[in-house]
Amino acid sequence: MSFINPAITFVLITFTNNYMAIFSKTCEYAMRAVFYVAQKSHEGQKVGIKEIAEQINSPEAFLAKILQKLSRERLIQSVKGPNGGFYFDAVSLNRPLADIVSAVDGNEIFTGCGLGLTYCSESNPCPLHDEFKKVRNQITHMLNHTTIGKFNLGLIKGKFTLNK
Amino acid sequence: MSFINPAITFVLITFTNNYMAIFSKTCEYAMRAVFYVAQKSHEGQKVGIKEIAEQINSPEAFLAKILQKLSRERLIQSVKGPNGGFYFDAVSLNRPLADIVSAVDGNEIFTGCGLGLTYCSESNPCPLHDEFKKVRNQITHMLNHTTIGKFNLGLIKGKFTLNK
DNA sequence: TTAATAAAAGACAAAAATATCTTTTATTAT
DNA sequence: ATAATAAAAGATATTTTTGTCTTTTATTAA
Repeated sequence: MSFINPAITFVLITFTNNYMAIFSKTCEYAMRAVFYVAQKSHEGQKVGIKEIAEQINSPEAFLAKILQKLSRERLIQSVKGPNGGFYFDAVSLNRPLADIVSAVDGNEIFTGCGLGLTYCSESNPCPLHDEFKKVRNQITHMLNHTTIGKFNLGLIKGKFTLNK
Repeated sequence: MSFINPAITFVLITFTNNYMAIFSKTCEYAMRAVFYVAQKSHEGQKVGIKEIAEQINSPEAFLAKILQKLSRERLIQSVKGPNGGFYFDAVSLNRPLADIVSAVDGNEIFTGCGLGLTYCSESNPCPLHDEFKKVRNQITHMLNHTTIGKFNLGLIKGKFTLNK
């Protein structure tokens, strides 16, 4: 004998807040994975997708797609078969994180207008132009000066987290 | 007598780049609209959704939803009926743009971890923590120090764009 | 007090991002 | 050579974001 009391019925809100971070989930997973693999590479090990996904807390199959893309663009190294997995060679370890971000999220974050205007420029600025430029520059600087292998020691020493 | 030459058949790429800007489209439209309405309010005018959408180059019905939300949260003023429309009162004109952004996109951009980690903090930082904090602070500063009415004169003088 | 106007609300649709599952290909240890 | 392993590729499903259309409600000018 169950029933719904109309007096306390809840209403579904149609306009829920977006949940917007700076980077897409794809990009977040990519960056976490890259730092994890780099640290293992520093220790001379290859890592399988399963371990990576577990350690950085990401959906395995989805992360696989992301790493496939990075692999196709030669940003990460991989070998199939037993004892295979993902790793970075010395050259790749020195690549900036910016390469990962643009491979996955595109260049919008480095070049785009804060208000989403196509024709926004120095000579035809949007209201936020000057202030937003500072933000963009800071992001660009951060991503260009962070190499993939930069945090290896800190990660090995347990100074940093990549999980949850 | 048409046919497909298998030697030059194209392949559909499955993994297309995300197109990620800092703010969601919703938020971009919101900010552009707010600046447009503010400028009109400065001139003592109310504006209808149709004009706003045209002037800031956004889908009308979608923008309507966004402004409805802002209106419900008392961030923008509106009146129905003839000569009705949207406007800002003096108090609202002094509100920071941050209020608009968080109403629409949430607080992730002000507080979130760059790598998307829930437990990232000063005592348990992700590798990007310190650098990302600077970015977040810059964004927060920009949005807190930009009032909704800040660019009215510049917009009236045609110094800034909001279109395309 | 009525017709016209314009926002609010509700329902729905399309596109993009995120996620999963299955099959194929390459590698290696046996 | 063969079986086992692990990434690559393909296909499909789900969720979120973005976008549209219709109906309702409030306001105002006539």
